[in-house]
Amino acid sequence: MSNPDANSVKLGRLNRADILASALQLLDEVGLPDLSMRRLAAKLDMQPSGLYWHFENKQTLFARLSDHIVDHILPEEDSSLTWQEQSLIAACALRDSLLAYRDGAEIVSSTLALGLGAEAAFDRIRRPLLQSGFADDLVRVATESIVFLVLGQVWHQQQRMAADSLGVVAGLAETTSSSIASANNQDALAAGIALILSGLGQESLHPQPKAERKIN
Amino acid sequence: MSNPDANSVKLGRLNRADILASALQLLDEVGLPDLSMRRLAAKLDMQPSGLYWHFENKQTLFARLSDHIVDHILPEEDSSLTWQEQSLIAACALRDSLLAYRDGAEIVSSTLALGLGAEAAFDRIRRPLLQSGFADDLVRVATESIVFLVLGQVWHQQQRMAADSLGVVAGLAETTSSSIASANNQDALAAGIALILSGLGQESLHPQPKAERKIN
DNA sequence: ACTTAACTTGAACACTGTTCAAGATACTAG
DNA sequence: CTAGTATCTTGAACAGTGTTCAAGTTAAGT
Repeated sequence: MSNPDANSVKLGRLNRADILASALQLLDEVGLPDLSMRRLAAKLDMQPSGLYWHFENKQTLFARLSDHIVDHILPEEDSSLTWQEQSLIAACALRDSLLAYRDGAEIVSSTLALGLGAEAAFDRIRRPLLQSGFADDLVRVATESIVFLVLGQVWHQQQRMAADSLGVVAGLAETTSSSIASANNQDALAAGIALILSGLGQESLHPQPKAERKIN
Repeated sequence: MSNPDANSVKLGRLNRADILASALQLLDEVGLPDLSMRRLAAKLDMQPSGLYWHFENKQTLFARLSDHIVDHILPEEDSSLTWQEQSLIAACALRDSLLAYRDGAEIVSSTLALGLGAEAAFDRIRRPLLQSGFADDLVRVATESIVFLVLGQVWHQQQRMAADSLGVVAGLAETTSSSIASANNQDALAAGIALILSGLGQESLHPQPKAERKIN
């Protein structure tokens, strides 16, 4: 190897950013289940305990990883689009961010559940809905639905990728059941989000707090 | 303890069902991250390696757990309801099944991604949509969206429960951000599913040979 | 040159899933 | 009633995990 920085980096002292960069790289190389503190330390030519000076524990390290993943893609707003299009674009950007790193959905969801960052992505989806005058409760329901749909779908997709790469995928012949999260995931997810937004569009715009509109 | 079966069961030989029952019980007691083969074996008064006679590995044991969770609640069909209501009821039944056990969403999603069981729950949601004459692709999108929304939401909710019970939940004051998956999860999830179904209802349903639109 | 803060080290603790040869039990046939 | 066989169970071991801690090393500031 002419370049010693290929698989191991040693630049004297390390800082948080270096560790996070190596962690993101290692994540794509080995996947979340094999991303251990020992492996990460080995990649950085240091002792595992050294990581605990920079990060309190593995979960907070992952929280910072999650921030990097979500903040990676932030599309510019385009006010010439409809609120459906704006929200859909934001949701697809979130999906792309999750897909940009291996097991991104699991990392982000864990961080989200622990109450740390990753809420910036929500605002991008929520704002167009709020600005077009839907009631707050309705906007909350729609935004959460979109986010959880994205998380759930990408989570499934990435779990499946992990299973595929790791060996046997049971029931390859069962294309019927494995059509769930099949080739055209992108279109399917976008279509699902469009369904939610279409359903939201059928709701009344009046900011009445108790606009009880049941199922058809 | 007057009852020796309280925390440990020893009835001579064990069979798969006994192990699964104890595993489900232990799952509710300690949660998925602490559900180890050693703990399960200890609960059953046996050696960890004994479990590997009954199950190939931990993942296949979890797959059988997943089957038990999903098959637990199967609501009877009521053809007097609209297709929206039937599908919504099936989706809520799936949600209840996932919530009935600790970390149920994670177990079921893993099993689903690996291509094993848990597809019976899909049919209950899909069938009303198919029977009311929507195109196959549309039905697939809507069904997947509902299932992934349920999985994503319950996954988040249960992760949050785990974080709560395990110690510090960061940002308790941030009720704005923690309102995601807040007190009324049930209503919010049902409302989200209703949005999807409402959006589906706006789609055309013509191009089907058996497009008999009997129920409105 | 000396002090203080920033880092690193190596060893250890209590775990984890999984494997394997060897032993114990139960059932079934001769 | 004994022998054989399929069904289980055992205990030890392997390689790996997150995390802690006292002890060292290095860099920067006065």
